[in-house]
Amino acid sequence: MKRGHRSRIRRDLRQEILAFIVRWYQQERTYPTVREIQKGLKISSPSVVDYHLRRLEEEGLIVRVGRRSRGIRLRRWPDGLAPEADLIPIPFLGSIAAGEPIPNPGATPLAWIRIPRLWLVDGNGLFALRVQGNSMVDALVGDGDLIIVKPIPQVEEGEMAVVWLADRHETTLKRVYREGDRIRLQPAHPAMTPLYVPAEVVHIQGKVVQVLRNLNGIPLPGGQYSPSTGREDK
Amino acid sequence: MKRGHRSRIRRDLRQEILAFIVRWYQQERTYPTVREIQKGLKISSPSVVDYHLRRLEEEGLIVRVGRRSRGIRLRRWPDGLAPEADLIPIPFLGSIAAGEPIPNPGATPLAWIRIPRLWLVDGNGLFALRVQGNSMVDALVGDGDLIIVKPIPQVEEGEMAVVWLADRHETTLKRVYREGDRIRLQPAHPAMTPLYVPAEVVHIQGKVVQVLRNLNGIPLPGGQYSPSTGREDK
DNA sequence: ATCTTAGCCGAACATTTGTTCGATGTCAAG
DNA sequence: CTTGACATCGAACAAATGTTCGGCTAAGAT
Repeated sequence: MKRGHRSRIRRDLRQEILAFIVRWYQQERTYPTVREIQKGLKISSPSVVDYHLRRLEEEGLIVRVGRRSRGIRLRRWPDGLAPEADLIPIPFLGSIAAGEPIPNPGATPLAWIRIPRLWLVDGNGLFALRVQGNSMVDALVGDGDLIIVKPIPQVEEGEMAVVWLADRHETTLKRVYREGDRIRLQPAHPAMTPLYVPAEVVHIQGKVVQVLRNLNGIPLPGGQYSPSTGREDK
Repeated sequence: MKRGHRSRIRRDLRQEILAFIVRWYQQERTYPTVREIQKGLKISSPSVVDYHLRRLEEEGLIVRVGRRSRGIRLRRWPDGLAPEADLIPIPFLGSIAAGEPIPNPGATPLAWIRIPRLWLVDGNGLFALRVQGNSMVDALVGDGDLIIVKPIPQVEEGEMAVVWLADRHETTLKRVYREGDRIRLQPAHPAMTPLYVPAEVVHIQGKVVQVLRNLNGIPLPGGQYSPSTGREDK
């Protein structure tokens, strides 16, 4: 490029540099160096890139990380492309079906499902369960749905909760109502009757905070590799 | 650490290095240098780190990228933590409600929602819509749900589709049945009657492939920054 | 007791990467 | 026509980063 070319394309080179950084990051999952940008955009000298990076920094579009290698950080990313805080691994503990206990949230998960962080108000301690059965269809939760459960000891009246019944040794998904010293576990299904149990056998394990359904089949949990087993991530 | 310390902790240092790289990447969204690993694990010399990295490479657990800075790549990542191919940006085009057209999928989206790539069989051309109304509750799709739509020109008999009615200038979400030269658009709601329309006014815009519901409120679409508008990512 | 090997270490070197500098050219403003 | 600002450029330098080297120690094998 000719020296000192002053026209509106000068601003385009800065846009090209920003776009290059985004493309590089999407492909390599790391930041480029000044010389990688230079070569990628066919610029003769790294000092040209450095010049424009300093202008971009003055414009508040990037941040430089001292003299560190690959130390260029974008302050703004195009939608859906930012590297930060993207997915939270939630342990998938299995299916919830009447008569079967689910493991404690601290148990070794069967798999992990990765939820975008932006979808979660509070990502701590969540776990995932597959719903078996149709007892909650009137709450728009169906057989095969994946539910994300927030472990809490109590729910609001009428909230949908994962409940452990100590006397029956079973877990169930129901709406919870207190009636005197009994608990009414209410299905959301026209043909099913509620279950009345003494309050002391009811252990709330958590409430449903999210429902995920893939109409083409069961949503794939994340890859199943864990460091202790050494199996490969897919 | 004492020189030549030979015991089972030698293998643990390699595991520590791998774990450090994962932690560093989760936090910084870039790979660490040899000296950053050295300092982070309180090792006296970068050559110790280099020694173990060479062992890890021989074991097939990492790959080195020539003599490049930050050139250590893990071949396996713990579940849910791999940097690659995580989120697909899907354009959020607005709400689907009777009487209101939705924009063409190519239109400028109102926002973007980021879906884990693993959840999508085919990520091409998908778009997201917010459901308004309860006409499809018996298909377990309710008011406020976010649906992911795959643009296709035809659906199977009885599939749930986003349909544009040219004569009424409205979009609707219904199950689609062919009856002679008419189309029956069937709500999934006990109190609603189907709509019969001439086949030629029916334009299938896509079918629902995923339903996402956040019981705490409306799922947040991804950040709203786009390069052309310059607004800040949140 | 001796030898071998793994692991650690500090120092130094090689290469990569970030940055500076002086020179040059172009264009708009005065 | 002159001046100043902007952009480019090659060369060189400074700092960061990857890698090598020789040495030391401890533990296992012989």
